[in-house]
Amino acid sequence: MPGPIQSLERAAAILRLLAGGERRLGLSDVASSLGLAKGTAHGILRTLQQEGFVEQDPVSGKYQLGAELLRLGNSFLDVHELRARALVWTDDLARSSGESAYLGVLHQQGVLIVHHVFRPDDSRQVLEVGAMQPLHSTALGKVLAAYDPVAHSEAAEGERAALTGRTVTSAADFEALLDLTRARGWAADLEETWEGVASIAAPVYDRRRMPVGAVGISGAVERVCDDDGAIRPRLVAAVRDCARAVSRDLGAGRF
Amino acid sequence: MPGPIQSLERAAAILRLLAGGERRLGLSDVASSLGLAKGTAHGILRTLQQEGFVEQDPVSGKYQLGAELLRLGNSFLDVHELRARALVWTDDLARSSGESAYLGVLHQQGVLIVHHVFRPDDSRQVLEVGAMQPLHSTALGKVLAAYDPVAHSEAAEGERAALTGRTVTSAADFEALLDLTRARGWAADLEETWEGVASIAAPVYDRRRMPVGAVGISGAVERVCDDDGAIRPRLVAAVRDCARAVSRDLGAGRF
DNA sequence: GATGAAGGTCGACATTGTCGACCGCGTCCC
DNA sequence: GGGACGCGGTCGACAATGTCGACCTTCATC
Repeated sequence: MPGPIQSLERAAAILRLLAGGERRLGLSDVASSLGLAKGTAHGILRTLQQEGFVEQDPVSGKYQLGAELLRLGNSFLDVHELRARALVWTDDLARSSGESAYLGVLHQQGVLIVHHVFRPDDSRQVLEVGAMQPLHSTALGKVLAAYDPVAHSEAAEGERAALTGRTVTSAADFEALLDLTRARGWAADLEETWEGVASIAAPVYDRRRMPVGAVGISGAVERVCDDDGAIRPRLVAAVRDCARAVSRDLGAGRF
Repeated sequence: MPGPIQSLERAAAILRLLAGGERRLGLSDVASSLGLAKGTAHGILRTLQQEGFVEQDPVSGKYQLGAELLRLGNSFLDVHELRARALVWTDDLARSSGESAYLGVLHQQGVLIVHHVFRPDDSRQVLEVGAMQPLHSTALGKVLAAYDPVAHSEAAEGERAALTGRTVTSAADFEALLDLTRARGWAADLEETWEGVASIAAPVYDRRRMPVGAVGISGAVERVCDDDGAIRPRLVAAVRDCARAVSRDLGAGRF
C-alpha cells in the first residue's frame, strides 16, 4: 500500500484537535500540539479556513471548527442507508416504549449515534446525533462489541473507564457480559454509564447477515426496570422487534 | 499570501462532490469529475478513508462520506457560541409562537441552519440542522442579505431561482425587499420558497453590533398569516423579541 | 520603551504528492 | 466461453509541492 498523504493526515489531526479541545486554539497551540513548524501549521489552517472547515476569530486570531463540517455531516446522514431505513421503525419504538430511541454504529473506539428520537413527552431534550458513547458500558456499545469483531477488539483492547460504581471494567467480567449478550440476543446497561439511566439495545444486520449497527432505548432506571429491579420484558421485546424490522428492511430476511 | 495546499483543496473538493451527488461515486467518477489522474484521486480517497472522512462500500468499491464528518459537525455545534446562547431563547420562541424556530448563519451562498426547534405538537418533523436554505427567498436569508454586506453580495450576484410562483427574482425587486427589511427590522417569506409555507426572521448582533445570524419561525401560511393574508403582528413581535434577547446575550446591549 | 509571545510571511530545499502506464478482476456482449 | 471493456487499485520516475526555521509585525505586559 502506497503511503498516505501527509498534509491530509495533518489536516485531519488538526480538525480532531480542534474538535477535542473545548475552547478555541491559537496557531502556536496547534503547531506545538502536533509537533509541526508554525509555518506548516499555518499553511494547513489557511487552506482549511478557505474551504470552510475551520473558522478564525477575527479579534483573537484563534481557530475553531468551521460550518462546512456541519453541512457535510448532514450530507453524511442523508446518504446513510441504515439510518434511512431505521427512521420509521425507531419512531415507532420511541412511541411504543415511551423512551428515547437511538441508532448507533461503530466508529473508531466508540458508538456514534446516527439517529435519535426524543422521548414522547414535552420535556426538554438535547439531540445526541453525532455524539459518541463508550463501547464497554452502554447497551448499544455492548451489542456492537458482542456481534462485530472489530468492535470487540476495540472494546477488549481499549481502556474501560469506571464511569459509575456499576461499570464493568475487568476483562473477564466484560467477556462474560458479551457472552450473555450473544446468548440473549440483546444487551442492557443498568446505570453503568450514567447514574439513574438504563438502556436496552439489540443488533441490526444487513443483507449479508453482518452486524452493522444497534438500536436501543434509554431512560430513567425507574421506568426501564420494574419494582424488583428487573428489566421490563415488554421494553426488551419492543427493542428486539425494532432491530428485526430494520434488519428485514435492509434485506437480512426473516429470522 | 502564500499558496494554499493543493492536496487539501482537492480533498475538500472530493468531499463536496460526494456531498452533492445523491448516490455513491466510484473512483473513476471522482477522478474525471475533478480532472484528476486516477492515481491521485485514489491517494486522496485512501487517506480520507483512513481518517474516517470517507467510507467505501466493500462490495461495489464506491465511496461515500464518512462518519467522522458527523462527529466533527457535532463538535462544531458544541463550540458554536451563537448557537449556545440562542438555545434557550429559540425554545421559548417555538413555544410562544407555536411554530418551528430556526437559527441560521451565512455560509457560502446560503443560510446554514445551526439550530432548529420543532413546532410544539406531536407531528412528525425532520431536523433541519446542517441544511442550507437560499438567501434570496427565505426570511432568514433576506435578513442576512439585508444586514450582512458579504451576504448581500452573495445574494445580489448569485442566481435567484424561482422556487415558487411568488419568488422575487429581479434585482430591483430584490433590493426593494431588502430596503423594506432594513426599514422594518425584520423579513418575511410568503410562499416564496415552499408552497404553503411562510416564515418570519430578524437579525442577531454580536457585541460589536455586527450582524452574525438570524432567528426566525416557519409554518403553514394559514397559521402565520391572518384571514386577510397579513402576517400576524404577534408572531413578528415574538421573533424580534427573540432576536433581541439573543443579541443581548451575545453582549450587543440594549437597543 | 523594552520585552516576550502572539499570528503571520518568506524563500531555499528535498521531501512529497502527482502523473500516466500498468495490473488483476469482474461483467457484459458477442 | 472468451475476448474486450471498464472497474478499483498499484507502481515508479519526476518535479512540483509542501515543509521548515529564520524573520517580520503587532500587541499586551511590565
